[in-house]
Amino acid sequence: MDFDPYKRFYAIIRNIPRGRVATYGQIARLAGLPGNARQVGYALSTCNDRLPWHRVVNAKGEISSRGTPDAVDKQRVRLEKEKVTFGKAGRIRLARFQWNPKR
DNA sequence: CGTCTGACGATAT
DNA sequence: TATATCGCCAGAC
Repeated sequence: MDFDPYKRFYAIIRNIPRGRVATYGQIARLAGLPGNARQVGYALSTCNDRLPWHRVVNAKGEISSRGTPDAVDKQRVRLEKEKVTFGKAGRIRLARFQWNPKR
């Protein structure tokens, strides 16, 4: 089994602290797979109710839609509950809320 | 093996 | 900041 990239993604996502968000590209990079940002989102869509998927957003600090706007709204509410504020355009200020894995 | 699709990213304008 | 275009990789057909 070696290294299952997907599993690696999940582990990283689980490490995202409360009140912080991470981008798909960032996760892919941390997993050692730069450029696989799409795969990260793909892995999440597979079915992972156990991970804080709501803390994963795209590089613009926006919640990526997956054809179910309802879930997007839910994610937003959940993030706001963790003190993550959204801008007027519905975007998060990554400069302030992006998770810094280094610590 | 070629083609299309997708919870993305970076760059150019 | 918004839109357009290209690049990226894996999976489905």
